[in-house]
Amino acid sequence: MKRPTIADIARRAGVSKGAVSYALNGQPGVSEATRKRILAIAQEIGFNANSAARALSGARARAVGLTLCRPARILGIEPWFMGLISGFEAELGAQSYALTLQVVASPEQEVEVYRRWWGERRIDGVIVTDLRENDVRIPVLQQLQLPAVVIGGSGEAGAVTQIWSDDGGAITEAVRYLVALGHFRIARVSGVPDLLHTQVRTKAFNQVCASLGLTDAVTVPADYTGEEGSRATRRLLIGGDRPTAIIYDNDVMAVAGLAVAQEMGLSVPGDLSIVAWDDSPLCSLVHPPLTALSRDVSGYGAQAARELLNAIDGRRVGNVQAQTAHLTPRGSTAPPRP
Amino acid sequence: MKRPTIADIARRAGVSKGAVSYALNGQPGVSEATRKRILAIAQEIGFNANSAARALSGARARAVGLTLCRPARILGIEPWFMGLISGFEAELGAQSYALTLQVVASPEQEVEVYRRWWGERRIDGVIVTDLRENDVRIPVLQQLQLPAVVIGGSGEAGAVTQIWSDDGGAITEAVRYLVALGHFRIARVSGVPDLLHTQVRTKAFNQVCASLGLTDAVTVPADYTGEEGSRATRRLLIGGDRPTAIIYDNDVMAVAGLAVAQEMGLSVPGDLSIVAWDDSPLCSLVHPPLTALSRDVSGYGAQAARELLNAIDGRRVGNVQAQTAHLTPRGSTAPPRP
DNA sequence: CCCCGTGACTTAACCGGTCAAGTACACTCC
DNA sequence: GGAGTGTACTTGACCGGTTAAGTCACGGGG
Repeated sequence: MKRPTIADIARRAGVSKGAVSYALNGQPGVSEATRKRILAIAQEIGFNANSAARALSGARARAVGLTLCRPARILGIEPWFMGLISGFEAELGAQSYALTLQVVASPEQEVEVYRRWWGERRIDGVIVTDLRENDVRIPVLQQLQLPAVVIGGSGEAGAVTQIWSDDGGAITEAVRYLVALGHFRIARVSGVPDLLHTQVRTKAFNQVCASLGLTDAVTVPADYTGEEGSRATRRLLIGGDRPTAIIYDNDVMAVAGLAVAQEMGLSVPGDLSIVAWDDSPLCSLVHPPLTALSRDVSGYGAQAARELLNAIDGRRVGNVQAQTAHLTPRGSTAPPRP
Repeated sequence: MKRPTIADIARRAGVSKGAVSYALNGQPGVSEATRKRILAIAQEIGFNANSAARALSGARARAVGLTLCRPARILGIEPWFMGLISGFEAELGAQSYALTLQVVASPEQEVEVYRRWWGERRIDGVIVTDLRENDVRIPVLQQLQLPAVVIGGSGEAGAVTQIWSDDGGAITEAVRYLVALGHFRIARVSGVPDLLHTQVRTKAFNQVCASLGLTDAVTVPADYTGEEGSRATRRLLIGGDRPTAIIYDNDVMAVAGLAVAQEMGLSVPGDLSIVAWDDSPLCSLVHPPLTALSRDVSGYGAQAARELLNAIDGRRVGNVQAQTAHLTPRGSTAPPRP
């Protein structure tokens, strides 16, 4: 089926291509009557502007890019990204921007993809997640002057727009809550230590534990996968002075930890309290349902997309703080057994 | 930063734009020496062909589209889609095709998105999931002559390329296995009944149960969410003659079912055996780990992407059967207690 | 009556590739 | 020596939009 172009509309309306372009874009230069006639014809023949032609003549590509840098096996089960993506979509769809996705294996590959996308004029901007210390992607974004918004990390991305939430505050709340319940041997299973938000959380965790006099607070690094979550949990629980509460950096590891505890015959929350991060439906799915640090992930995504569209339109906003995760107590936390 | 074009390369190499185009695309018409020189310059200045210009002059957009038609809250936790997506990517990335994503609310919206994408020449083809009976999308795909591959559903999509797996065979295997263990009150919690693969499974389930003389085999429809999975499970377990085994249409509902059983004080697998569909890491994460109908979801996705690229290149292949899901026994199934 | 301003268009260049058709030159062969 | 055949390019049209610049008719003011 031959797809209609503005030339087709022009012919049928008996005007020039230019007039059609003005009419469709709401620009002055055509009378109201002609505009209506042209719009009616466009509607009738199901016209959609060729995005390539539009992009070619200097306009936007009307697409933004997202790279995901986690192994496929983690992506599938990690609710975080899908939550983010559906948030992006809510915002982008409304402005009829498309979202282009690419799964990569390393930050270096991400840089390659950014360069390629930008060179191909395929996208107008990118959303950057999983910020690291001295992230290789930031200088490239600046060099390319590629509009971007960085999720997580406040101030670490130089001049690039950033959106972040106060993870330190959230973890502090979680620790205080556990201490209030009577716990004093609290451990933590963290995500990938290279990631900036992991470091923020670790620092805050150490700080609040120190300030509350919890001397044996320990963080075991893991990688967000269930397997590593199980391994870390096992390591913590077979020790002599085993913790009475564990905080996990995501819900997948928390669920895995719960399974390990059950497998070892420990009761949750009787023998072990569990706090998860990122309250996906997964947390309420298991038994007992997990106490979690909740936040509106898809709202976070929507906000990020909004900021990116701002950045693309040249309205720069330096640094946006999103809602802080708040504690949602459920059945997996209780005072420790005496 | 000004992005380099073939004109820039042409100037530096002292040849015409046309020669550069031939050189970059591996076409005859330039000498080997010139080609090398041009490629070196392209490499040096970091050239990437403008995809809009390329698409405009009749070539491919080098992008394929995927619409996801499930509520955001399900998408996040449903490992199936992310598995598929990472499979697509593995294949598309290798051919440097981009994947464009759109989350929609209804099949009608999906149709709209297809029309828009096609009109905008934004994509070369689409991947269609969640086939329904008399699916409204199929005639539109044919009308637009939009290359497509339909996942799930063999024969129901007319002339469109399809890829499917033998879900009936898989569920038959699961029922036979449970019967061999000694179960005869087997229930099933299904996915959305409108979806074609749900119907295939239901039919096969009823058939094998009838042939094995299981008279009270019942299917409770749900919608793939944890909440519905819990509700359906509760409904099944509070009845008088409660089943000793339940088969779930996805792993999220199976995990929810496990939690309900534990909450009701039933032991799994002692009092209740559980079989999940789509063996994501989630199944091995919980305690006990779930027996599942496994398949290589991301391999399935890769195969679908391959078929789509074939269809785009005009190499039509009618109907491809993917690997049948096979039973992976784990801790959630055992003979029923006498 | 003429000039000027304005609204409603048309014209044509341009974006950055692709590709059919044309050209220039070397080389072979009768 | 001239026709014929390649090879290695160049030229220029074209894809489908956008947009600056140009045209033309009409109306009002001096």
